[in-house]
Amino acid sequence: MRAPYGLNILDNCVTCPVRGEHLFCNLSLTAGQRLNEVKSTAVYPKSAMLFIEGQQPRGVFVLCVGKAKLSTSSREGKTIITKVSDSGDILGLNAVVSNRPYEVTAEMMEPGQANFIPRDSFLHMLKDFPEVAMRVAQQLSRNYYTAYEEIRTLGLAVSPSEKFAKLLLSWTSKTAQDDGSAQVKLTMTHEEVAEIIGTTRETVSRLFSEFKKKQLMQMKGATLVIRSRFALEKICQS
Amino acid sequence: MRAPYGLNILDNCVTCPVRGEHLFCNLSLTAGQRLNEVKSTAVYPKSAMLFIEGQQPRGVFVLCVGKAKLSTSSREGKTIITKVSDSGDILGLNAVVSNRPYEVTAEMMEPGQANFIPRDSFLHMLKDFPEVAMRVAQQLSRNYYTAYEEIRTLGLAVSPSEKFAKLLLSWTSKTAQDDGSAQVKLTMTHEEVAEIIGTTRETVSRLFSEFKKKQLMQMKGATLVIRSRFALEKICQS
DNA sequence: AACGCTTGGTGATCCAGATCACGCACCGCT
DNA sequence: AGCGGTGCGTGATCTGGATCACCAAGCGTT
Repeated sequence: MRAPYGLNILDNCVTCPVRGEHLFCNLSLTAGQRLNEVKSTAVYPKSAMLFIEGQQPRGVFVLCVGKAKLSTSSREGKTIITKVSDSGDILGLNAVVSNRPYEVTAEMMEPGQANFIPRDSFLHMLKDFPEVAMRVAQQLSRNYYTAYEEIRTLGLAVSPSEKFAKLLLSWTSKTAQDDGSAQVKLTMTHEEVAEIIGTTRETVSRLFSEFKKKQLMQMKGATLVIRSRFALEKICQS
Repeated sequence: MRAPYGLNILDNCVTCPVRGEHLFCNLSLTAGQRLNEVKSTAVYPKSAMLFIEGQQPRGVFVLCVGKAKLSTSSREGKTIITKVSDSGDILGLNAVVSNRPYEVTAEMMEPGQANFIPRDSFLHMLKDFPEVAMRVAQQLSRNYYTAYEEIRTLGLAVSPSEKFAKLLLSWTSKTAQDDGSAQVKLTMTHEEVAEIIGTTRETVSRLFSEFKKKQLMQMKGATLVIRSRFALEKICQS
């Protein structure tokens, strides 16, 4: 099964901007071949669920095109978004390696495409190719760092303003200019932003107003413009 | 260098209650020998710091005797305790594997003893022994799950009462009786409890009073007695 | 045009928990 | 005994953000 656009894991590696850093880039020839044998590619519409929190792990997904949000919910329906993944990210790795249920729900935020590697094939690869096991260990420890950063944010940064400022900074870290300005397309609703920083939609609305009034940011259509990242950094002192 | 009590990693494995589950238990003979060559053992007094948040990773520590608290602080001095480790736990693993600074501070809560494996030796072991790399990957993914649980608690469980109830349950999960009762020695100050559940000392004091009044728990000297875990579970609905 | 639906803005109210400010008990010390 | 240090209990006060309750704007559908 071959997806449109002619993309697959290896092709993607050649073209992707962070080439070489990804889990499956620059593998030995035999490992690469093996990978191509066991993977399958599929396209997903917006709002498609790659997997759902609590399900037994079927395998890992390598996101090729599109963004996906990872979220957890409590029984009462409160939801937090723990990460927004985009192309190149590996989803479901922890669940597969430790053979526990998926700890998050992965939902496409826009139409996209992902490679799937079934659990058993993946675990066999780990055994057969030490290089893969090593990469996986490193990827897991990166995931851990991300999770830890999240803990710091949730546990230490008290006010919604701080968390909001942090979020804006993380969004604009890639497009930042030397003078501290930056801009980024806003693709989320206020509701989703609220689920990321752990507050309510109303508060997010007010934060947008407040930050605009304080000249920390402005909107040009759907594009968010930051005047000075420095000012934002002063707000989040954790 | 040989520590008192005649304990080392391998000895410990033979006697420790969760034998076989630990990172370095039941390794092949050669891997075990290698481990014994590169490790060194040291004793630590109460309040000793094994390593401090932000330091470059020197190596991993395997806690043999005593408890250690892992914590992170913000610049303003707010501190959260993310985990209380006890014997058998591996500390500093993530930092060493990913070669990033230690993400937490590890401080002994009581006098104890730990084995140390220098960074380079450890990474060589990972390369030379696929079995070790596999174990490490699994350990990392367990760490990740723990971190994720923490995120859920911080992000979803709103009230201090909920978090406090969760904490009590986690403390007593090992000594729980069939009828739901349990007891555990309380070794922390209210201040430390506050740093775990992310609130203030005063609130923790009031929670203790409140839970006692509601017959959820009682103190017998330094021992905490739970009447019914079931009642606590009803409180934390996340 | 009229509708349903999602998303965003904003005022009014309320309350849990942070903060401040004590006093008290306990323990090791000289 | 007297003293300082640490940990605990509790009242009084204050406030940030959740909650509730609307309304308005945009947009696809019929």
